[in-house]
Amino acid sequence: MLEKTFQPAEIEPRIAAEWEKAEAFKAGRGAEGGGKNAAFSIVIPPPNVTGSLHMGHALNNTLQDVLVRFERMRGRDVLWQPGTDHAGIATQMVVERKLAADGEPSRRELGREKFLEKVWSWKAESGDTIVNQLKRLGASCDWSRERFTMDEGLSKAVLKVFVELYRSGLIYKDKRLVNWDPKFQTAISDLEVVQLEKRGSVNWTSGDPEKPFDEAALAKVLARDPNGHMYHLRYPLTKKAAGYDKDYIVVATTRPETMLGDTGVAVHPEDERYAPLVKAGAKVKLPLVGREIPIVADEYSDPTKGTGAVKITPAHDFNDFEVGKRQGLEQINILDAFGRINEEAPQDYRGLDRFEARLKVVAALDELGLLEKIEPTTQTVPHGDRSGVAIEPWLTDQWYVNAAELAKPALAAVKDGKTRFVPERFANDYYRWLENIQPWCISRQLWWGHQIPAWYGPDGKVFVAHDEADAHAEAKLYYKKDAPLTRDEDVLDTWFSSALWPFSTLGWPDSTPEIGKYYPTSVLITGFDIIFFWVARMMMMGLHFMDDVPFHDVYIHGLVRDGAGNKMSKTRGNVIDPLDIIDGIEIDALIAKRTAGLSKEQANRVEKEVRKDYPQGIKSYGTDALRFTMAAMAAQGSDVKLSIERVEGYRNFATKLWNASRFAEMNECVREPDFDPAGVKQTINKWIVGETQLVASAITASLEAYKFNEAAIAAYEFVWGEFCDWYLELIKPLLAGEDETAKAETRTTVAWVLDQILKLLHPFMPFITEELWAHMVEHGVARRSLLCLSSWPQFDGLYDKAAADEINWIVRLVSEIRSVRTEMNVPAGAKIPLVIIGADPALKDRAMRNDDTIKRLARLEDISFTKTEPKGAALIVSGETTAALPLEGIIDMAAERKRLAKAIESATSDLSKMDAKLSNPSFVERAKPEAIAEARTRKAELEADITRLAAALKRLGND
RNA sequence: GGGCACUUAGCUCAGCGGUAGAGCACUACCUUGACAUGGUAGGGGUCAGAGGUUCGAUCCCUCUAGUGCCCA
Repeated sequence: MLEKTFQPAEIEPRIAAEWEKAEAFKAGRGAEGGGKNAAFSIVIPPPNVTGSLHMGHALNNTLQDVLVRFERMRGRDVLWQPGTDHAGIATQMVVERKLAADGEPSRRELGREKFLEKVWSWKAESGDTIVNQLKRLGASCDWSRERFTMDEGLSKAVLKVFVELYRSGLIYKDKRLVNWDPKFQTAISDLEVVQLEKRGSVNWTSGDPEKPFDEAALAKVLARDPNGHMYHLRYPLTKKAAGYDKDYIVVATTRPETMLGDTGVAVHPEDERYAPLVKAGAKVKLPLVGREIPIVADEYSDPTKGTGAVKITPAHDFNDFEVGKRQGLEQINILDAFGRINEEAPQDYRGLDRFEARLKVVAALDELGLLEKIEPTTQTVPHGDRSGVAIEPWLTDQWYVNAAELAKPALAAVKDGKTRFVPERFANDYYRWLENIQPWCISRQLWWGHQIPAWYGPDGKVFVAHDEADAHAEAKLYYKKDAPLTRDEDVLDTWFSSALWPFSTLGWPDSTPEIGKYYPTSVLITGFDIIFFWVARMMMMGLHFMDDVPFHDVYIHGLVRDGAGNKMSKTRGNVIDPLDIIDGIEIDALIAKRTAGLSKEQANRVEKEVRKDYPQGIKSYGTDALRFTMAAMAAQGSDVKLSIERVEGYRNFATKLWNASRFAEMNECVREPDFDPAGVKQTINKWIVGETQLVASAITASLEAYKFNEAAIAAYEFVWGEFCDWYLELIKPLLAGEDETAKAETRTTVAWVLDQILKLLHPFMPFITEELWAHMVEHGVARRSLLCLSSWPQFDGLYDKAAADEINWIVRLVSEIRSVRTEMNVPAGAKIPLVIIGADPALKDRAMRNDDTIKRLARLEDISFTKTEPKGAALIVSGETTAALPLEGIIDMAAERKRLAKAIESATSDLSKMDAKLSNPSFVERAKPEAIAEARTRKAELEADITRLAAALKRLGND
């Protein structure tokens, strides 16, 4: 016998172990039973190997698992391909930090080879954290096929792709400005840069003797945030120009230290203020540096902004770089890899951090009387998304992918409908990005990653090859003799290998049966934040190397936010760990977790909020409740605002299902292998098998359309609102009755419906359903198969209109009686008589057939029939049925009068709406015939109701 | 500045050209032999505002206000 409440913590590990033992999720398992076995495949968005499960993963993987379990049960040949990515920067950072914490030698002290050994051993130790967490979520991936982007096979794919793209000219090396991260000393791609808005507070103008420049004050502000100010600098002309009255030109900049690398000043060609300077070929003498630099006319400078003159630093600004190229200006790099001023700058500044130099340059210019003004400005400053520091545009040699070329087929594939975005609007973001795509910088100055397969000869000649031997062979051909080669130190962007994921995980470049079977994959499920990072790049690589799209559909889901709609963030302290919902967590542990690594003030604030929101900590709700919540709230295109209350509601749903099963078990409801739902005789059983058919097809249709919430809610309403609330209640008299045939049929029907329910809920709540599936045999023959490998419900011909009409009649009548009882303040326990008025033989039959049921559910003493309404009775109008509760002496006449009046009022109001509609000639002429018929029916119903109610009210009034 | 969404019950959200829905919260009653993590009944909404299309608009269109996201 089942326990009274279910304990997720007790069943989940056991069920997970059973699945694993049975190898239930191996590719193709669901297809074994026969059927047409069309393949269904999904590749998991590989989580970072450094990662741990967060709510985004919980949502993302729940949705994938719902589809995968659904299709597996439908008998398709399913592969859910799991794995992790190596996360270059993140992993290197984690391991370096660990070395430091353990007092071990640093990365540089160890050297490349030793360090990489450390990373691999870290990976062996901690790399499967996230994988184990995904298993706890119930993710039914084929774990035997788990891949890692640094695996041998995937590395082979990376090599081949790099070499081939290089040979076809789609990968090349170039000296350009890159986004340089001074913290990690590596280049990063445009996508890894986040723009942060900054605004300073210093407002100062020169020339006021009362307010001299205050270096200490500025230092203080800049120490808080070095950005957010516009500095106006005077650059002295080398000589006066005719028609220009000053001997200097003012430029404005937000990064004054870059002036050390200025090689020009640009003004707009149409700007009359500066026309004389341009005409005279004027130059300025760069302060602090002493270099003479030209004033050039270039459309880049905007006459309406600032002074209309801009300093040009081609080696440190993307726009200036272009201007410099157009105007033939020198590129002078004044920064080193750490963002410090290098030896190109005057002695005084060398070795200073860029922001220290900023202050010093400003102070020195003031000293020279060349600082005109500092004002606050709203500035968007690029930051490294991993490091959090301001990035510097820096001139270096890097490897690039010609993304614009690869983007063409990727764009066409979506435009032609070969790949479809769901919801569709995300295709627009995809188009916009690909249409304006820049070269993709793929080299990273890291050690952890796929080392670039490029070797350099003594003269710097590049040889790109699959391995060192090939490179040597090529070099020999080129130099006509053996030559020493050195390999490129850099590694590839992690996303480069992720872009190959849909085919590299299937064994490419080898040809494997899996590639033929599972590529293209059926659907990719991911968040909108990586459409560019990942989806677009997989499209490019897939189309180029496989000559086909990597997936037919791309389902984009929203973000998981907290209950109030805020983004979950560490500093906000509102992060909910999915495992804490599954396992529960004590308040103190929760606080410790949420305040870890925060400043004192932040920690105090967070602690207060956590104590307010979760005074008792978080209870354990189990995986199924979490998953069901995710699915039920994942409406297409909208974010999931996760509140514990909602999870609790769905945990209660799981308990409800558990107890319904318990009821079935107690009543010895045992499945019959030969049971034919189309053959049931009892009306109530006919009704429930019909409803089962309806809900099964509704859920199927919703899942096919990626409407996870609709599917989940349909299942919920059927199980709770129909099966538990009505069916199980309606059959109780049968189960307790004497009719053994009816009883046996009903028991079998219960078992059958419950089986269907377990199947329909399985994709959403895999653990509890699998547990109950195994358990529901206490009185019968043991199951031979797992629920996850059973067949998905699909029925036809089970819906019986007459049965539905009859049961709906009972439901309405019982509800109406209950409602009147409450309003008449009839004690809940009291049994009262019911009188059905003016029943025709058919109605009388119907009532007699369901006599026990109605009496039980409505707590009636007996049911009788009369032609006219008894005196002192409360009237019930339910469809065409009129009935009365003769409660003389019990009912409150005033209350009954009020109730009737209210009912009449409501019906009259509805009736007048119908009348207005039907008396409108345009409506009758133009509306759809169904709409007209419906309105007429409704009108007739309302009129009948009002007549009966009014008569009842009149009779009461006479008493 | 450009683009895309959103605004429906106290809260969080579904929905839809023809009778406004759910969960939670709220009120009253009920420990009846599946379930108090429950049952029964109930209260609560000019569907952001203004126009337009339509026989009919919460739904389609336009504008306004507010909010969010992406890009520059």
